Amino acid sequence: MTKTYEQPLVSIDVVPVRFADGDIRVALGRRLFEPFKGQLALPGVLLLPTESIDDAAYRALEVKTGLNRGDVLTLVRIGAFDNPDRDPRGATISIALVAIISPAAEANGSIWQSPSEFGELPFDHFNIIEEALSELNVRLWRNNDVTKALIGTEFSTAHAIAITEKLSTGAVDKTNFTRTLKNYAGVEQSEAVKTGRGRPSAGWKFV
Amino acid sequence: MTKTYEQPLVSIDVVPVRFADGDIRVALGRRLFEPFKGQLALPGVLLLPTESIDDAAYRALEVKTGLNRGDVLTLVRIGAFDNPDRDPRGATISIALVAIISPAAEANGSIWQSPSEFGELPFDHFNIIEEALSELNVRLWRNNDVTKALIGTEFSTAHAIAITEKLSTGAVDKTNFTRTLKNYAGVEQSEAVKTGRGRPSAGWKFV
DNA sequence: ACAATAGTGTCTTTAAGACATTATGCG
DNA sequence: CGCATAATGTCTTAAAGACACTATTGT
Repeated sequence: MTKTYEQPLVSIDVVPVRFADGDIRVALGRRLFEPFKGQLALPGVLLLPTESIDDAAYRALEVKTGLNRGDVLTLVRIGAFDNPDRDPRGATISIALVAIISPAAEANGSIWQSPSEFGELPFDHFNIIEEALSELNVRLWRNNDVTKALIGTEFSTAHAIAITEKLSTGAVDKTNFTRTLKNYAGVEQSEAVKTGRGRPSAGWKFV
Repeated sequence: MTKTYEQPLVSIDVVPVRFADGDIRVALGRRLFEPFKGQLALPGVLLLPTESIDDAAYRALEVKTGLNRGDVLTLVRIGAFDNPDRDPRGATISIALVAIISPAAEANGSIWQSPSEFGELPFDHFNIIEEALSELNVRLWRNNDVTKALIGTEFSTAHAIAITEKLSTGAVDKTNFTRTLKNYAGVEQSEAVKTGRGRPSAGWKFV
C-alpha cells in the first residue's frame, strides 16, 4: 500500500564517512533544489514506495555524491530523526545511516570535509553527523565489520592509532597499542610498513 | 508537507516492557482490524502528519493497551525496520521503540507475556521484540535512566539480580553482586528488605 | 650521530570471576 | 535446630594505564 493516507515525508539521509589525509571526512553535496538550494548537505532522498531503506541510501549516495554500491564497505543504521523544525517544508522524518566508503572511491561533485571544517549545515544534519561519528566510535574495536571498513583489511599500527584518535574524544594510549592489537581477536600480525622516517610500523591484517 | 507524494506507510510500533511476577513481560494487544485481526501484536499506529515519533508511541500505547503517558518511565528508540515482507498490505516501514512501564500501571485489554509464552506474532514483531530486549540488556547497568526505569528507584539486591538474569543471556554472578552494586555510581545502600524466608536482601536507591 | 617514530619491559591499579565460609532470617 | 537465602573473605586472572627504556629507520 502506498500512501493516499497523509503522513510526514520520509527521507533517507546518509553520512558517507572515510579516513583520508589524516582525518575523518564526511562527503557533502551541494543541494540542487529548494530548500537550502546551493548549500552543502548530507546526501538524502525521499523514500520510494517499493524501495528498501538500504536501497534508498545507495540511491542517495549515487545521485548526490556519485558514489556507487561498490564504494560502500559497510552500511550502519543510526536512527530516526523527527525534530519538528528540521524541515521548513513541514513534517518530515529522516532515517539516517552511515556509509563507510572505500578510500579508493572517487566522489564526483561532492566535497569531503572533516568535522572541523563544517560550516552551517541545513536541517538537523549537524546532529545526524554527530550521532553517526559517535556510533562509529562505539563500534570501532568492538564490531569487526565496522573496524575493518574503517581501517582497512591490512593496516599499520600507526594507521590504526590515527583513526582511533580522530574518532574518539579522549586521548589514545599509543605505547600500549601494539599489545592491544595482539590481543584483538580477528587480526594477525604481518610484515612491517615503512611510513617515511622513523622505525617502521608493524603490519596487521584481518583474518 | 504531508504526502501527496507516494511513499511506504510509516508505522510506529512500541514494545511495552516491565518486570513482573519474576519475569520480563511485554504487553501485547489484540488487533481490532485486518490484517491479522484478532491476533496478539505489539501496539502500533500509523504516524500522523503533524505528530512526533514519541507522541505516536504514546498514542499507540493508549489506544492499543490503555497505558497512558504517566505509566511510561522511559522511551528508548530501537530502529527502523523495513523487511519488504513484513506487511501483507505492501510497503510499510516501522519505527520501533521500547517503553519501560511502571510496575504500578494497569494495562486494560492487553496481555502481559514473557518471551517464553509468545505464540506466532504478526509482521516482524518477534524480531522487533528480540532487538528491544537486546537493547535493554546492553543498557542495563550502563545507562542510568534505563536501569532506574527497569529495576525501580529503590530495590533490593535480589530484585536486581532477578531482572539482570532474565534480561541477560548468560549466567549472572550472584555472590559478587553486592560488591558490584557498591561500586556502581548513582546508587547508594539503604535499609535491608525482607523477602520472605532467608537472610534479608540489602536495599539500594538511586541518588 | 641525530632526529623521528615505534615497540617492549615492568609496575600499578582495577575489574571480573570463582568458591568456600559466614551471616541472618523463617518455621 | 535446620532450611533457605544473602553477603563476605580471599585468591586468581585479565585488562588498562603509566612511563622509562630500547629498537629501527631516514638524513
